[in-house]
Amino acid sequence: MADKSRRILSAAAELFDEHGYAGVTTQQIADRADVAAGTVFRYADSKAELLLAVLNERIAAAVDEGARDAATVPDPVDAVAALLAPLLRSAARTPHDTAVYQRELMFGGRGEGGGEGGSSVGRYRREGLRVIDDLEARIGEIIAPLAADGPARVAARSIFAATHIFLVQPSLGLGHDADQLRAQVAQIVAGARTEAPAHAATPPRRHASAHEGGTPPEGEDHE
Amino acid sequence: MADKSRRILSAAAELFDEHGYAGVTTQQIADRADVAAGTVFRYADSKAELLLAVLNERIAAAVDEGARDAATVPDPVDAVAALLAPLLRSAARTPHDTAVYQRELMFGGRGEGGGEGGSSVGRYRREGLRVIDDLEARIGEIIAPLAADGPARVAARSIFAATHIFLVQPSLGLGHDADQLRAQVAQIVAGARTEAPAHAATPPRRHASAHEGGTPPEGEDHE
DNA sequence: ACTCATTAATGAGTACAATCAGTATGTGAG
DNA sequence: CTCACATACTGATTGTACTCATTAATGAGT
Repeated sequence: MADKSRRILSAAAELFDEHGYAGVTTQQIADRADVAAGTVFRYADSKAELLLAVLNERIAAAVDEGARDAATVPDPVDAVAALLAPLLRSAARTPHDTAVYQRELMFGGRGEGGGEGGSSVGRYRREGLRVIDDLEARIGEIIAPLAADGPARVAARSIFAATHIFLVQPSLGLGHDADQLRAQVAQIVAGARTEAPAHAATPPRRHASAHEGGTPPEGEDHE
Repeated sequence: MADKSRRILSAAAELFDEHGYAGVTTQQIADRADVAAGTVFRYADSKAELLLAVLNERIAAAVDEGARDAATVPDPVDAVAALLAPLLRSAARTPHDTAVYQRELMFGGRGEGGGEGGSSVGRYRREGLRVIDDLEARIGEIIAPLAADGPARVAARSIFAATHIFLVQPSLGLGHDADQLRAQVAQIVAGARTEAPAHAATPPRRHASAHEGGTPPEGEDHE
């Protein structure tokens, strides 16, 4: 029954909003969804996957909204800021669970200890990774006019890294400092500008530390 | 007994090396250290704290070694690479536990869920945070000649963020791609260079998106 | 309608980090 | 030596995410 899935997911969403991820037991979720304890795990591989499922939707929506806003902003740094703004707003609403989301998204909760093998990425984690991949791609597109595709993609990755750390701050006891993130974005964009610019003014200055090898032909770093 | 602490810590170190963090139970650690199960938790607040304690030492040593190497390298990007090299080498040896280390360091495993209360940062987590703070500061120092202190520090933060994501890759199923990290470092350094340079050639170009302003309204973290 | 196979659901059971009431061990005073 | 107290240690117990053998539901073929 697809209805059962809906019940479980919205029970989880409600309870996480009410008490926070750590303050909710899977038993409570099962009770509110009116299913047995074990049934929850037929629809999600773990408690963490439930959080991923719930927040994936919100974050995907936030990214979409941000992308719409960003399209109207000419300055690239401002555009990236506009892209991220809804995401940061959503994160500010539930800082801690957002940090947990980032944790589970990037690390995967489950084992894979000493033994090798089954890097089983749960369904909702995969979905979440797609969302942030999408975010990164959009950042890359914004920067693209300033630099070749390669550098733009590299910069996008750095910007995502900075954003990730930003979102994680609450679990460090620190508050959010959006200005710092913006400064990082501005700097990284400026850096991308200096490399293989597409239309920019700065000429490609030969650099002692220029990485050797053929130009990274494709960032095709698929798994 | 300080000796008991040593026994517990080295039992943990051995077992983590043998079976990986997830493949070890606190009971096993207690057994090998020849103490009761509960005693382990008198010396570390959690299993995660044990990993932090064990890897803090290695990582601090790697950072020290890297700092020594970096001092002899003139080019700043190369210097940052040299600084990070031992750390990356150490991470390559135990990729997964390093990822777990990063997770526990940045997120803290422990609760702080729905309820409020003691954002209790364990002793070894605090220690680890000091280590990475130190790393970030060293990165900042390397960049310092190229930019004012502020921008250098901002860039250092971005570089750490990129490194953090890099170290986390294994838990995503992806392999390490050191070249990508280096490209990010080069770009971020280039970006720092464009901002308020101290001795560099590039003149301090006034930037449309320059942003200082007062302290931000501080996202009130509460859940 | 009746079988039978496949899939879904159940809830008691398991594993394991972490806790805590109880016990041992050490320390100083009389 | 004995008592009173403090501190270290213990291991049975607890809370909870997750599993699994069992039972129920579903539906295709006859």
